Amino acid sequence: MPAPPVPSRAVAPGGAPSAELVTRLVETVSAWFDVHARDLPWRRPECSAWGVLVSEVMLQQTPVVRVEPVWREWLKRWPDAAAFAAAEPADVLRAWGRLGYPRRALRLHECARAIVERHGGEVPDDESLLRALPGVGEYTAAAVRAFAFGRRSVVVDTNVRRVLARTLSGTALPPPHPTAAERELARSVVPGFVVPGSDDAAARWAAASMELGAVVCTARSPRCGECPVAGLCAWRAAGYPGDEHTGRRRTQAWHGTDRQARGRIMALLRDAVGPVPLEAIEALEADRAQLTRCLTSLLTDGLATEDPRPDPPTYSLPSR
DNA sequence: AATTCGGGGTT
DNA sequence: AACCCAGAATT
Repeated sequence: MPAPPVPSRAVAPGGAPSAELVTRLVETVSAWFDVHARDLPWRRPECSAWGVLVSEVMLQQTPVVRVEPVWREWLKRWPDAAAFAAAEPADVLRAWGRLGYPRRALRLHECARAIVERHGGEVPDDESLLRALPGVGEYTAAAVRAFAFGRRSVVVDTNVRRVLARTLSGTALPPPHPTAAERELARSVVPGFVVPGSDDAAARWAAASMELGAVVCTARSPRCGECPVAGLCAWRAAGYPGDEHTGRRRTQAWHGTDRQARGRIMALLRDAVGPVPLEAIEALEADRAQLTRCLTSLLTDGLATEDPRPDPPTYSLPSR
């Protein structure tokens, strides 16, 4: 029996997709995931909830291939929240290395201490308790619930947003910033909310939809030839229309920015054996005002400490 | 709602 | 050189 024709726009703006379409999407992608899932260490059954949480924080804006080796060393060194909570901040920042956004490393450290203090060292499975932890936002809380505890939750990351935008909304890319409509659409496809399904099915869909977006339904050049749901994809049915939001996206500058300068300073402090004199930082050849500004902000963020006693003063990674 | 916050691989 | 990446916190 031939599949019914797919309308060019399967979901009206603000509307909900049919239960039949949702079921087909979820079941097909989930079945595909069972066969094609990457063997990532934080997906192993023996991986603890703490290991999952660490992976999610590291994966906030950092690609899987760069996270994996750091995650392995991290869990070997600090197997649980209590062990990590006892670490020196300087060691934490060195272990974080070049994953980027080092404030995440400090938040994860605060997070571990909060887990020890509030939850006896065990990662909570409650949404509001997770959200109350430093560095845990809407996405990460949902992801931990799904991946560490197998609980039903609405996991909406950049991959899921793109998969839903294409398959159900028929657009090349989701809006630049997540909208309430997207969250509602994401919720409506999770097994157990609108369409029936178990917690296990919901958690499996969360992992599967993310994986499809990461591996097949990619931002740049999607591999539609390998996509299990190409046959029901509204974007494909519409003839791959271009991105409506193109041009409005902010191109984030890098060269000469404070972010780059901060990164250079942090690299210097990480690699230093002892305290770094101000002169060594000034030798990074950015302009003086910028270095001063960045140094001040790093001190404010707790990413560096200053010893004003020597002249010139010296700077180091923070200690407790 | 808009900004800030790294860094590196891909196109 | 622009784009992208399992986002969160702050303003």
